[in-house]
Amino acid sequence: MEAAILPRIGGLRAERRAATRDAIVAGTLSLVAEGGWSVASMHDVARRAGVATGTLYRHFPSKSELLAEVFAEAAARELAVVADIAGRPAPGPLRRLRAAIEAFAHRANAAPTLAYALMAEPADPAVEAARLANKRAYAGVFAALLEEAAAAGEIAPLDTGVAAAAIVGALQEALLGPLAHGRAGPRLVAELVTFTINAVGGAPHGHDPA
Amino acid sequence: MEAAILPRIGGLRAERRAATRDAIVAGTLSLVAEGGWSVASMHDVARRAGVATGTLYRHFPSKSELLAEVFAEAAARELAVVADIAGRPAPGPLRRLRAAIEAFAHRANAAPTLAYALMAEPADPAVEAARLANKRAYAGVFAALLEEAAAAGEIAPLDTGVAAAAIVGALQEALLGPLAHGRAGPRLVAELVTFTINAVGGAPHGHDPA
DNA sequence: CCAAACCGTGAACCATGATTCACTGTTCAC
DNA sequence: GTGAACAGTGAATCATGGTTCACGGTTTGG
Repeated sequence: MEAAILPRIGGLRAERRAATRDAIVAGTLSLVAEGGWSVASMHDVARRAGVATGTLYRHFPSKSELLAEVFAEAAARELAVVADIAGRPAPGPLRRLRAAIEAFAHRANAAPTLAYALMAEPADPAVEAARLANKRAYAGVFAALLEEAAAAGEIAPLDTGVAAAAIVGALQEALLGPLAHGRAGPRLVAELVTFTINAVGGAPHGHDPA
Repeated sequence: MEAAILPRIGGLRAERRAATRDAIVAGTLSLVAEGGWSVASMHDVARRAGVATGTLYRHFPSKSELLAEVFAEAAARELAVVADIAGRPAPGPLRRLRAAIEAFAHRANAAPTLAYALMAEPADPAVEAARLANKRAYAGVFAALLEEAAAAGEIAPLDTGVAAAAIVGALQEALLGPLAHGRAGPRLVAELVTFTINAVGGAPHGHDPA
């Protein structure tokens, strides 16, 4: 749809090639979002993308690389949402931390299977590596917020690297259980926010300067 | 060694059978402790245990069940250490929480590969299920401590289930990174203790009643 | 002492699923 | 217009590693 409107870059062939590649990535992602990595056999991926299995290998050297790219794309999208909220100029670092946590939980809630696939489902080593990088990126976002908060005197100084990693782990672990069955309700999210803010030494209910 | 000293239960045959089974479990565990689940092929497991591959199937119906049992045994051992410390009558719930965290970190430090295998390495679904149960067990231990602490007035009331799960996740995530390369030093552990105690609303440095 | 039951063996077997490749139709460069 | 280059095909191929099984040797119960 969009490819047809955009001006052609590099001729018909390149355009179609790119479209096929996109279809493969999109198809794989939709499959993973429905059933996780375990259902993503090359055969089924090809069927979902509407191409033959051989075509997959015209665009990706191996299954590992295909899955890694799919992961990277999906994970980056999720991260961008949280990072955007965290980076937005707002009342204060801790407020943004709270908002970031809420956004993270909200997104996981909206797509539980995908969230599980991105966060914890056993996967190909290449995906695992990308997952590690993704976690580090989240930790980086949180660490930046904590530095800011410390600089602003909202919290006492602390090892932001450790705290950020711990926050990432806490969020994941606390969310995965509830997500497996029902949903993560607002109460759970509130509890997590309090847990996190407390953990870094912030005022439990956030001093309202207003 | 021990089997030879213990009084025979059920005749020579049963004794040898049990010994073989133990050798299989122990061999698998040693292999996993060295290289994680990924190196535990049935062929190599058999070699390590000093038996033929077919023998494995005289004692376990499938690889899944063997690995699940090995996981359960190792994980239970680790849990027992932490649970013991947590349950030991001591100065106060938060003190025991601190001790439990330190013990957890210490053990992970002593056997990083095994810790990774138990906590996070992608594994067979059966192992994954056992891992989930193990995490819940840890969470149970922490939750009990938190209830006690709340009852004793050391912390404000909170959803102990959520907090306990978050603690488990925080510990794992914060430890896994450092463990991958060097070690988790005492500074990291101290940081984690502070993080956790803060998170549940305890006094940062623990009021010393003594 | 004997036969039944059973443990251990390890090479052969199989299932799964990733990867290849000879072939067809289309696009590009000249 | 024409040949080279290339996207797409999908059935066949291959690799990996879990699982089976026919075959001795040993223990057991009578």
